[in-house]
Amino acid sequence: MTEMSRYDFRSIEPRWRQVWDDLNAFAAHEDPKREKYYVLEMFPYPSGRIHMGHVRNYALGDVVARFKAARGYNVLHPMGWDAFGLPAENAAIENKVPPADWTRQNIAAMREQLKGLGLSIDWSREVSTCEPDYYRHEQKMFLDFLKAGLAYRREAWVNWDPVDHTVLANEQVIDGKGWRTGAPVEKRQLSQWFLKITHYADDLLTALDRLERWPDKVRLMQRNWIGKSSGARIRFDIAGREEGVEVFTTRPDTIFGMSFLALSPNHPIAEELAADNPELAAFVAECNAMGTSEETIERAEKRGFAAGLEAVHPFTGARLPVYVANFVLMEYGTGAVFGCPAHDQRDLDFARKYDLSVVPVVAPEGATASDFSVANEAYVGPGRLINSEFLDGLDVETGKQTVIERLEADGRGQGTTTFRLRDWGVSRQRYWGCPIPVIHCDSCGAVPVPESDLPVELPEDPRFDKPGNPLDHHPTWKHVACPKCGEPAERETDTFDTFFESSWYFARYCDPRNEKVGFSQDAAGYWLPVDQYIGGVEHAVLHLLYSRFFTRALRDCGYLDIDEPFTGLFTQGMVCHETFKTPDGKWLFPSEVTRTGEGATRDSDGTPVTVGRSEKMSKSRKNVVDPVDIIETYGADTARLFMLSDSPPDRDLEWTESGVEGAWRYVNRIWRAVMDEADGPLGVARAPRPKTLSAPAEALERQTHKTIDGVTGDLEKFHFNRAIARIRELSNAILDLSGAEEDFIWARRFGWETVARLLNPMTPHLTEELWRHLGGTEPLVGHHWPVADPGLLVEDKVTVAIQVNGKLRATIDLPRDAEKRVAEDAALAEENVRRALDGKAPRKVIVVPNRIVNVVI
RNA sequence: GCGGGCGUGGCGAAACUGGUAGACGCAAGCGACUUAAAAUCGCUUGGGCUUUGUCCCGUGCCGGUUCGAGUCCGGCCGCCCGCACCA
Repeated sequence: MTEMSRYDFRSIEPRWRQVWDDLNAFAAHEDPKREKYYVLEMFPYPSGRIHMGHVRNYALGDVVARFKAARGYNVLHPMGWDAFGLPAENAAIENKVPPADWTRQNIAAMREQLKGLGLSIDWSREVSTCEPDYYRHEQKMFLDFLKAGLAYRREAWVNWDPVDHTVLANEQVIDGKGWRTGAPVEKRQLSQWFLKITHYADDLLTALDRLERWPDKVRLMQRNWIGKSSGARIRFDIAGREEGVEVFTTRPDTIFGMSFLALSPNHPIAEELAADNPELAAFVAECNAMGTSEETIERAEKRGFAAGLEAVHPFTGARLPVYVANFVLMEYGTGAVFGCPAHDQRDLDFARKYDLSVVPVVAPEGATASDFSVANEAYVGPGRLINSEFLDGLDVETGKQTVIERLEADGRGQGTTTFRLRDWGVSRQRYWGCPIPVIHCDSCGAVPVPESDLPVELPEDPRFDKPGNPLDHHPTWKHVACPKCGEPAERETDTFDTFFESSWYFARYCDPRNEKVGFSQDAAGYWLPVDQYIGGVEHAVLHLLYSRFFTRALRDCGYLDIDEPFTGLFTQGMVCHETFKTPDGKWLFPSEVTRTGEGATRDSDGTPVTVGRSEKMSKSRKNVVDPVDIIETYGADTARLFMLSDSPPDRDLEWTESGVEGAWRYVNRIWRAVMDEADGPLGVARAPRPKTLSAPAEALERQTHKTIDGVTGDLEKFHFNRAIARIRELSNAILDLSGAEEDFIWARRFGWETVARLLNPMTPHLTEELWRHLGGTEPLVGHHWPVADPGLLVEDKVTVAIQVNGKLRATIDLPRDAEKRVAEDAALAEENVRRALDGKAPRKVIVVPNRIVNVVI
């Protein structure tokens, strides 16, 4: 093939991007007369290079954006940068580049790479969260949250890396050690800022039911995360002490099975006792040193320390031992539990270890108080209460109610609801984040920075040569006068969690250049909420929950009048690739390896390579393919087409070289088909449809209309792979209709025009060029979506399957909507049916119009 | 442990509310073109058969409902994901 006959993406793709730019084709404008559609993909962290996950994410979003625009919506499709975060500080330490410079360079590089994909993005709305013109507004929001009582400061436990002098997130603690330093992580109490997400816990939970266009999976994950559970708070007296202990339980009905009371090592009473009991203090310290990683928790056995106190049972008056136990969390409930070993596995393990009594108080169906006992497996199922005085004979639910009523009457407790969800700690001891706009004064306390002094900007000359927070040891930055009393004071040196920026960026896009406020009511009122949000499931809980919370908080502070930020959510699958290893276990990049049928060899020396299973592309396994290389080899449209072709977007996608080549072949096949005729019959000015079409031409016309109908439905439902399969089917049909007859030419032309328009959201450059060669005078980007003629969607003949006892025996063509009799007679006349009947009458004949006739013998 | 999802050719997958299983593509094979290769085009491709028949078997396994089950129900097996000492 000559170069001329290939789709020359190197010149065609940039040319069309220029045309779209010149037309300002993707600039969004508020227009109350038009229906808006806000498409948003999760914005990227500017690492410096795009990866395949980005390509998939933005290709998916671009299909939606271009499709909706073609259908006449006023589309907003913006892009920006989630630009704060730890990697910039790491780069600063390693390469001595200031985080701001590193980040801005990365943004510039990634912007160019993204632009190379030909996305229909309104770049005039680009935002970067690390710039003061962005974060000044969130500082203002924080001050408003403070005023509204939605932000507060308290002491909280954190993972502390003693070498780096920094707080670590849970995922940065590996095996109880800091991920970077390897030093054992300590639990420490630090004063930190919190946002009161728990204020909305119930609303965040119940509103999930209304998010109908969210995946059930994500809603369920959020539901579990919020973790509402109802039960009771019970106050226990402690013998010989003024102060009692309050306990939370979901099983108040099991109160008569209680054999001990357990306190968290961080419970105030435990700490008080530890103060003059060195052994207990050592035990508490040990629990705190244990770290918070999941693995350590899982391995830790249940251990307790007898506190030397006795709790008084609220109904029997029995004295029960009090332990400090390592499995009781201070952060949940009240930090204290009553132990009922027979009906809770942890309590049972604990009771067996410390030889405490195990009294069953719930007997399953069919068992009685005398014959039911618990060995080493706690019974947590339903049943009747036993050994429980006034509860005996009740079922579990009634028992709970009865106990709660009695507790309330006695003033010893009450029914209550507890959430697993905790307030959002937003303080981070880092430089590269948004400064928290607060000043600490010895006499006035924590004083908000006056609004007129916003933004509080980061110093531009941080030093990373010492461990700890550069803001804290910056020579001048933190030293300011107290806004209240004017005495010397210090700035808050913590910065916000980077989830803070991503919790409202979707609103900033509505009005990105507004200097006075984060966004105007008008702009937000028009564009919000986001109609379709697209991103990875890894953000199913945190980012999405924080954004839902932020939207409510902003609403209550008068910024917005919506409750939910995202009405539609789509979570895409990951991009995977085979993994390659040398015999001695070193990972290899796919680009270093050649596949040879069964196995693979290393390019450098021809040695064999072990081919591993396909896994999510990751740098550590080196199973990555650089999108930039793919775009340079095949062009953006081929990369996009492959991304969308084979796998449904919500499933994982296996990246294969041969798959990309398949997409490339298809691009060239339709390119050649159109170009071969573009100078001749297809390129002439649009010829009208001939009055009558021969059967093959009419069949193609019908198929074209059916394809329009099918693809439109598929794109609405995110079935992009099926949409492409349909378009390929149509392409194959057009290629099969060769011939110079006038009606054939018309049908082909109509077919290719339709292919160009339907495929435009997936491969925008190619289809623009095809459209132009087919005589289109206006770019496709401004065109309307094709509409199928309903009259041509139904065939007048249908193929009906003929079954005998449910097995296919023949297919026959019948007129559409033929009478049941006609279908039945035709079926019975079939040779295979007659043979099966062998002269006998059928027992039954089932006719499903236009589908099947089943003859039952 | 708790919760959720998924099992269809050699591979990625289609199959609307129960109605012709395997569309579309990848890989493979054969053929055409070519000095040759690449590219392109055409054909074949779930398994089985001493019966090439619109024959038998076939959607993880076993059973059920139905005229009819990939699809619905019950029970297993396997894989994946989320949460996890949450009282």
